[in-house]
Amino acid sequence: MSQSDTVKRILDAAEVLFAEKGFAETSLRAITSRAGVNLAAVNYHFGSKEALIQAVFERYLTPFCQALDAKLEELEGESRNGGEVPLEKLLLLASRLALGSHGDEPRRAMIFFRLSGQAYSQPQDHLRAWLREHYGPVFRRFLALLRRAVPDVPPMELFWRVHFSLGAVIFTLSGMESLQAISKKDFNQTVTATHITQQLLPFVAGGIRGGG
Amino acid sequence: MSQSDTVKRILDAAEVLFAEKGFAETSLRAITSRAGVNLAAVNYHFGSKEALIQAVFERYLTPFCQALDAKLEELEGESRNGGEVPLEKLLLLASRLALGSHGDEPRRAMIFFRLSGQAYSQPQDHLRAWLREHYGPVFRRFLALLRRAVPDVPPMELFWRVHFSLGAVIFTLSGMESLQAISKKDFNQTVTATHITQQLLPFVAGGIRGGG
DNA sequence: GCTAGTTTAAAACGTCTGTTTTCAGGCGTG
DNA sequence: CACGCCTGAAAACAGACGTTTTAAACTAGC
Repeated sequence: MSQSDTVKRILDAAEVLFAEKGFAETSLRAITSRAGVNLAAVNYHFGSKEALIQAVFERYLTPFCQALDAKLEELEGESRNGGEVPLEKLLLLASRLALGSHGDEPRRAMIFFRLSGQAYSQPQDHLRAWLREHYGPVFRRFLALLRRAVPDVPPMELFWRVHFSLGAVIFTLSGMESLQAISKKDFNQTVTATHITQQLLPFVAGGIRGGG
Repeated sequence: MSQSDTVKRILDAAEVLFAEKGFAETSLRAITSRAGVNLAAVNYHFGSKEALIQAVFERYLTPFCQALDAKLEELEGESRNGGEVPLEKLLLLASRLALGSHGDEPRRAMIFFRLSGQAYSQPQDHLRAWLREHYGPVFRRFLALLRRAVPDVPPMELFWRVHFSLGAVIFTLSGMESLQAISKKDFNQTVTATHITQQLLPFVAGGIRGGG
């Protein structure tokens, strides 16, 4: 029982509340109250609030990155004895994994995108540095495949365009509730995460190829 | 003297500190201390911390939106008796105004982009609703011109792609310091705001046109 | 049954927060 | 001069916060 019930309930509650209100605005008391556990349990199991935040990210990101890493290895094998991996295939892979690597529950993916948005706009370096250190290799691996998919885009421009794409994804999906309201009002159309992802793919593909 | 010296100094300090550390993490004491004014001055002049945040946005956004509005009216006049406004021209206009509508000081623009990032990831509705209410018309005006620049993109897809672009811009520019460090390490190239904007334009143009 | 690890309950700690108040002076306008 | 507005200094307020502590239960494994 490496993962006791209390730990899991704390992580679940923290995940939702951090996404809803942000890190600083979410108190440990709110978390433990929602989780139905004792206030002291957080510091008992995690040591500090900061460590809890990292644990929330780790629980989500590790399975996703492992899945992505495995798929990328597959693709590298395919592309070694054959043609390059097309851009659309790479993007589709990432999006499918991001939305579906946790038991087909896009709502959790949505929560996590909000979390990522908060993490990135958070100017404290701890978290960002930690993320880069732990998940940088997978990112670079993905970038390498991408580079071969669009060889006419100079490496540095590609670097920036990938970050632009990340911005588009995280920003949009983390502000989705408000955008949903507008979309419903202006176009009378409800919007789901998978729907947005479908809209995102041509945008990102077009952006990475560049439209001068 | 509608704008006393104290008010200006508070706004200046708040702008920088909010961008650096976020809203919740910046105390009124830090602001007044940096501004060299009394703690009570904030509540005296603005009424509350929330009102101060809005004031910071207002001071920056109002001149920018006025300038944008004027330029858009120009363009509407041109396009009425003539062809459409090309997409690149619209994007270039917006970017130039965003960077230069405050006396050619891109550093302030950068600060403000960080601010916008914080505002958008902030889930409290007040600020977002307030921004939408005050600056929605200009945004819709810009969108209308955009629609005519890319008539083959369905309105709803265009709506989303504009938000994707916003995300790319705000996300990238609000996390620029960290990205600068990576870029310098990997490509040995220093990066300025104008430089990023140049990189952004083809990405956004390609994304909005869509690259299926 | 003893022991070690969990969990709860409750209270307290010190600190920081936004906000308010009080008192004092400064400044220009009528 | 007197009045109103701005500013400064200082203190206090009540509340929330992260964290720690103490004590008493529970729950397994040896």
